[in-house]
Amino acid sequence: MQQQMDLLADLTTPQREAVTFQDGPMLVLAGPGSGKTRVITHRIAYLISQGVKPGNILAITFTNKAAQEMRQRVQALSAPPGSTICTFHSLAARLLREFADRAGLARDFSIYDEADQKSALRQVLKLCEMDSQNYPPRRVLTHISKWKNKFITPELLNPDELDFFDNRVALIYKAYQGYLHSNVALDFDDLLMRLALLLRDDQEFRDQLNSRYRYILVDEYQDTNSCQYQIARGLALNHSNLVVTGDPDQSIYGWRGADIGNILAFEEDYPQAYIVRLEENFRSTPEVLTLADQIIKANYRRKDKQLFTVKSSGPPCELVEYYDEKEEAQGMVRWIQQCRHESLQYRDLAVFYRVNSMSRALEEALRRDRIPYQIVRGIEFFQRREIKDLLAYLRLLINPSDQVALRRIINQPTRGIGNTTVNRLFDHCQSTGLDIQLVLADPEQVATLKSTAKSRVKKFSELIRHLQEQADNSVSQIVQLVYEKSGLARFYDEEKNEDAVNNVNELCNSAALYENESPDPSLADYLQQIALISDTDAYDDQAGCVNLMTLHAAKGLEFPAVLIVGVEDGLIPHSRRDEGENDIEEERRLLFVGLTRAQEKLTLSYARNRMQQGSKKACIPSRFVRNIPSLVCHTSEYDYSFDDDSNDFSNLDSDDSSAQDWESNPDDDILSFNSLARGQLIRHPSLGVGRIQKLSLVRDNPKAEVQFRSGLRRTLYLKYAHLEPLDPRDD
DNA sequence: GGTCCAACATTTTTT
DNA sequence: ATGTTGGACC
Repeated sequence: MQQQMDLLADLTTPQREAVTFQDGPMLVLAGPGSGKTRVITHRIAYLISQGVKPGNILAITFTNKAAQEMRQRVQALSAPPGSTICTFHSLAARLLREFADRAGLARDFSIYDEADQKSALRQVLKLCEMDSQNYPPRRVLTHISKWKNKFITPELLNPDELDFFDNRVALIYKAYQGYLHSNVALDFDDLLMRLALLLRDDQEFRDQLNSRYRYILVDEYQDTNSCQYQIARGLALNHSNLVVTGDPDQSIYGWRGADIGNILAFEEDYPQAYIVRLEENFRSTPEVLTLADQIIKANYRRKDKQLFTVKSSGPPCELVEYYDEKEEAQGMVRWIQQCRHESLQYRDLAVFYRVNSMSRALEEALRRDRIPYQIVRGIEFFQRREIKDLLAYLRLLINPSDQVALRRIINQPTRGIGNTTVNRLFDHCQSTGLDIQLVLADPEQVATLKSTAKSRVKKFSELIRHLQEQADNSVSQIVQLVYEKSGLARFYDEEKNEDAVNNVNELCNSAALYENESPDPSLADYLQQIALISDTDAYDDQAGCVNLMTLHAAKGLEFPAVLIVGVEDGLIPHSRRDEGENDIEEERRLLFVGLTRAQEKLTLSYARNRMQQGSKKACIPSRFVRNIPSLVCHTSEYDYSFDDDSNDFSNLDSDDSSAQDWESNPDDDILSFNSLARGQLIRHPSLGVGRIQKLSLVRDNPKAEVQFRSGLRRTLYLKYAHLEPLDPRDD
């Protein structure tokens, strides 16, 4: 009883309603910073205190990080353990493994990430005799993914309703599924789709799960796709004890099939649903909230809500203009230093950007000033060549049919088994119907192979068999053994590839860590966990450093001070998404998510010029932040033209040389230079009239940055561009 | 069969 | 600007 009092002690009325709501469907509309996680964790603890068995509770989150945090917070409420708190994908992987026979799967299926999918698709295209020029793997995979996310299996596609290209992709889709099946592999989308299918078609399975999970909570419901929607529905079909929480304004995954309609239509799906609105914000200052509200209210597809905060006033939100991305990065450094003067710690600070590639310029500036930072980009490590190779060996031990893994490592390190040999091996499998492992073990039967190739293949097969015999060892021991016996260790050693060696060591550490933390460690489970790691999982709130991440990765986090860089048209909204109004609204929500991460201080910035794919582009501030009354806008007060690394000529006297001198001595750098100074009005033969913003030397070549009347801004080398100085009086 | 170089795509976001 | 892929050459 005492415990129950504590559980409800400092909750607001709507929070308490959500926590104590007993049976049936409920929708919790939770604005940013409204204590949503708190409600979920307290609800789990509350249900248990009411006699619900922990094992009957299932909470589904979107990221492993969120699941982990939720688990810790439930534990902190001294609730007994045993409830299931995981992501959709890990739930699916777990259940499909547990009920593999019902699902028509082998227990030890591989999970294919994007790279694996791509490699699989390339093979499929070859089998279908289609070329990757007309059917770019990436594009095809996106297409297939969209179908899968909509819960559309290949059989469901009607050729008559598809255009030519879609019909071809549908064929590839079918072949790709067949290929994955023969590889005993599922991709990310398959995990969800297969679970959704099983729930739909296998009543016994569904009933069993319905009684196992009696209370279901789905977080971030606004980001669910059709499969996830069907899973949630199917899991609660018999009891309808389904609580979903989310915020339509934070739906940012439409591009990967999430349907904001799922949350908007929850009340229609469950007419008896109880609805709770959490509108009180405990995170941000009124300044931050006002700005976020002014921006998001331009959206049409939303549920209007009245956000309010109890927090006291803070500094105004600012929008700062910079010349280019480099200066924006320097501006970031000064922003960080200023925050520190305001007695904030590094770990209190976060910098968000729209695309990963923008982190480069920021990183350089941070390194130069020795500011500690972490980039929230978790999968990067697991995509490194050496890590993927080692993992492919491990995968092959668990799932010998995994052709993608086999192709990856059969000649890594090089053992004289080239592409031709591999293709001949698989051709032989195809024509005889034999399993690849059998053929590898007995290459003599492959008539097309030369004897050298045969003996090499045989040797490789023996290596794999030898490694398979080590399966009794602990996970970390297996990792170590495979690393050494595969020849990778010697290979990197001889190559003096220190990075690779260090990274492999780190993988060994991760395996050891897994071993210690997992209640029931196994290699298969370890591989599954790794396969489902995401970027956002990398955020370490204990690290004492500035946090850099994409706007997407920022969801669910909060920081005392937030800087969002690159708030420009073309980035937010991104240029690839400014067709449909739905896309624009999602981009606006993405900015909204970023804004509402800030607790105290919120700064936005944009650059007038940005280097993209090797060329410089002129930029304008994002349409989302134009004419926003509560946003204080200013150009960076710092005059950059005086502290560039390159030489600066802006202080040279421009009066002792005339236009005639420039024209008569076009080859004389100094003289011609003197006629052109910063602020000088000029005419370019084709670009028209403009003003020089900055002069500098690049490897002894004088360079001018010119702002033209047309709005165009260009960097011009005086050597090539004939700039004619104009008298201001002609202006 | 392996290695090296050139052309090509690629960068929007991610489980 | 960078990483990947495919082709030419060894």
